[in-house]
Amino acid sequence: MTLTLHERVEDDILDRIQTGDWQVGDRLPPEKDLAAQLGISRSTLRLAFDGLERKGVLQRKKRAGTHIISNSPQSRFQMVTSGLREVLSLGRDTFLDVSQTRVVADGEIDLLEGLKSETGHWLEITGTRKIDGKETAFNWSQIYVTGRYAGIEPALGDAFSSVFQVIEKAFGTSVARVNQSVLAIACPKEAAAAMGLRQGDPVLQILARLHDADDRLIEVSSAIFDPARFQVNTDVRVD
Amino acid sequence: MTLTLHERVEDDILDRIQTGDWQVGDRLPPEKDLAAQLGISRSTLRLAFDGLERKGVLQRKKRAGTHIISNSPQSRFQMVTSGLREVLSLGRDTFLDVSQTRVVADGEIDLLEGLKSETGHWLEITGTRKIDGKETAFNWSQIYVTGRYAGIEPALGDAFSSVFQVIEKAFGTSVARVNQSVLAIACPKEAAAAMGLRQGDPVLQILARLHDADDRLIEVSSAIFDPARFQVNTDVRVD
DNA sequence: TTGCCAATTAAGTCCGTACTTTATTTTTTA
DNA sequence: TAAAAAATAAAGTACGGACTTAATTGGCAA
Repeated sequence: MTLTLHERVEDDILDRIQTGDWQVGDRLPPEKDLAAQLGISRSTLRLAFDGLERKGVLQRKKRAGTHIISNSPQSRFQMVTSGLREVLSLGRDTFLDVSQTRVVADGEIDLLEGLKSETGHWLEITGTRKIDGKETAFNWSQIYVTGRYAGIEPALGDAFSSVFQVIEKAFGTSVARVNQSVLAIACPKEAAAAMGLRQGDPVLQILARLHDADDRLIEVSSAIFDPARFQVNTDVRVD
Repeated sequence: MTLTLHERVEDDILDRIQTGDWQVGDRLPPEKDLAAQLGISRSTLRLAFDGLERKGVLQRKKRAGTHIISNSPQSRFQMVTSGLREVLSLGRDTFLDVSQTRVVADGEIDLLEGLKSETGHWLEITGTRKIDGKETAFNWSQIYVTGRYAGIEPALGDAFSSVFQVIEKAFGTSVARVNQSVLAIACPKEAAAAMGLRQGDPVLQILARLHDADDRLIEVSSAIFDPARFQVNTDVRVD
C-alpha cells in the first residue's frame, strides 16, 4: 500500500486545498515553479495534476494556468456503455417513424418551460419506435430541436434511429453532455393509442436534454415507453 | 484539427486492429520494441496506449504485456455525480427506517432468481424512506444482503441512509460496480400502504445490484418510489 | 509430480531537457 | 480610441535514459 511519488504529491496538494492553504478558485503556481518548490520533476507533478483533474479538483488551460475548481475529489463513476444510443436507452436496431413535424414558438410547450431557442422557435418531431418486425410500437416520442438545427427537416424522410444522429450527420455537431430524467407516469391518451395501451396505464417517461461541447442545447426530448417491453438499464463502475 | 503524434499513433494502432493485422486477444510487442519499430519514444507510445486503454481497446498488466481486448473504441460516458448515493438515486438527507428483517434461503425470493449466496441464505431488510420532516414515505425498499454480510443485522438499529454504507463501515468492503434497472410498474399492495398510494398507481421501481472490487455480489435491492415525489436524474458527459 | 525460489521480462515510475501551441497581455498602428 | 500585431507565459507534446515493481516462467528440491 505504499504510494508512489506522484500519488503522494496528489495527496499533498489536496491536503493544502482542504486545509484552506489554497482556496477553490485560486490559480496554482506554474508547473515549472511548483515542481521546483516541491523538489520533483515537472513530469511527476503533471502525473499528480492528471489525477486531480480526473477527480474534478483541478482544471488546466494553456497559458491561463491550473485552477482549483473543487475541494472534494469525486470518485468517478463511469457508465459502461458502447455509445450515446445506450446512454439514451435506445436499442441497437430501432428506427424512429416520424408521424408529424411542425414548428413551435418559445413558451408554447410545457416541456420547454424556461428554455429559449436562439431563433425563438423549435422544430417539433413526433414519432414512434417499433422493435424490428413487431407491429405495435413500444415507444412514443416528441423531440424538440432548436431553431439552429431546424434545417434537418427534409432529412427526416429517410430512415434513421435518432434525431441527434441526423443532426450529427448534417451539421457535424456532436453531443457532449446528456441530462436525463426518468419518471413513472400514467400514460397520456395519444401515446396510449400509438402503443396499444390504455390511457392511465403506468409507463416510463424519459426526458432528455442534449448539449454540445459548448454546453449549448441541441435538443429536448420526451420519450414514453411501454414498461412491459422496455426498461432502463445502467451499469456503472467506480473509476 | 491536426493531430498530435501520440494521437496519430493511437489511430495507427487502432487501424491495424481493425484491418485484422492485429487480432483481439493478441499481445502487442513490448513497449520498448514497438516504440523502436514506430520510430517514436516510449513515452509517446505510452500516451497512445493511455488513450486506447481509456477507450477500452487495450489492457495493460505488468510483466504480462499489453493485450487487445476490443476492436471498437468506446467513447466513454461519465456520470456527473458526487458519489454512490447519487448513482443509486438516493437523496442527501434521507434515512432508511427498517420495519422488518428476516433470513431467507436461496430460491425463495423471485428477485434473487438465479443468484446464489455463499452461505445459501440472505438477510432481507424491509424499510421505508421519508423526506426529512414529512409524514408519509416516498420510498419502500427491500434489500437482500448476501450471507457473508449478514452480520450487519445488529447495526441496523442505528440511523443510516443505506445498507451498503453500513456494510462499508462494518466490513470495509466498498462498492465497485452497480447495475441498476428502472421500471414503471403498478404499485403493489404493501408498498402502496407504506407510501399512502393506491394499489395499481404508476410507480418507479429501481432494481439494483451492488458488486465489490472482485465483482462479487454484495446486495440486491428493489426500491419503489412515489413518482410525484421522486425521479431518477442522470447527467452524463462524454469523456 | 508438487511446491517453492530465483531469474526474467514488461509495464510503471521518475528525471531532465527541448520544443510547440495557444490564450493573454502589451505594444503598435490606423 | 480601437483594432491589429507582437511578445509572453503557461500548459502541452516529445525525447531518452535510469531505475522499480510485479507477474510469469523455469529450475530445483522435497
